[in-house]
Amino acid sequence: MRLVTWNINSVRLRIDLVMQLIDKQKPDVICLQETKTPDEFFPVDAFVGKGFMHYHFTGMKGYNGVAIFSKLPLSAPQIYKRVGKNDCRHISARVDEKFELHNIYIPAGGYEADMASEKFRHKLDFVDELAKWFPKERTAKAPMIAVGDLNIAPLENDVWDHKKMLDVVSHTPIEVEKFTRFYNSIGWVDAIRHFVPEEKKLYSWWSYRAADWDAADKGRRLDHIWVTKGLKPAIKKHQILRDVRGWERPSDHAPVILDLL
DNA sequence: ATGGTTGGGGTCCAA
Repeated sequence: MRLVTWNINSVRLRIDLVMQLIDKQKPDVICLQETKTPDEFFPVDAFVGKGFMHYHFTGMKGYNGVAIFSKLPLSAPQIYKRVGKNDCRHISARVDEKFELHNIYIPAGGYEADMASEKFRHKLDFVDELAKWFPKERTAKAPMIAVGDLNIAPLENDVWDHKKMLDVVSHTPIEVEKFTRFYNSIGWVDAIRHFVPEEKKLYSWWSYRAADWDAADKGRRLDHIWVTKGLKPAIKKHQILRDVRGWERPSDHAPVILDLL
């Protein structure tokens, strides 16, 4: 089974890129973030035309939005309100009655890593809520996979320059601390770092603002795939599709792929 | 130290 997560930064604008990705990578399940469209305008037919007969999404005007498209049956779809807001950042569904799949878009958190910033506090509160919400008892009951744009690069080599990034939102110590608490909440396994040693630089996002993103290579690993421990033996291969960042009118995020048995 | 880009919706906000 092949699972993809991708912050698409407008699914309507980039629907052709999604179709290209499907043709090239042949995923079974696709999770998108930042779809940026109300549900009535979501280009569902394009996905159905590629065999993704099962789907679950929630979107809103202009911002946010998360979607799951699957060739395998989905059940028990859920949409979660987070930190008191219905802002379309977290959904889940059971895939093929085998595991519970969570698609999460953590707030970016604004520019100022300062408790006086409402956006930064919202981000920290969001992560705190996730850490509390995934209770330990869930692990035994159901295998789970959590994917998405978590907007935090936790490790030193998840950013291009650890020291320079320490006060940049996405890599500040307070964010990493809360992120780690969420990660440890039910003993998640980082399915991407499982294949790539911590000593190695690894990114999934490159800013639009660089004159030459590829040459500058000032990336961050913001997009993650986590599995519960029981699924660890099932994970077989990962890919971060850096070349997709270089496609025509790209998203600033690269798709992240996990293959499982 | 600063500004650099993109998308959506609408004349600015979020990333």
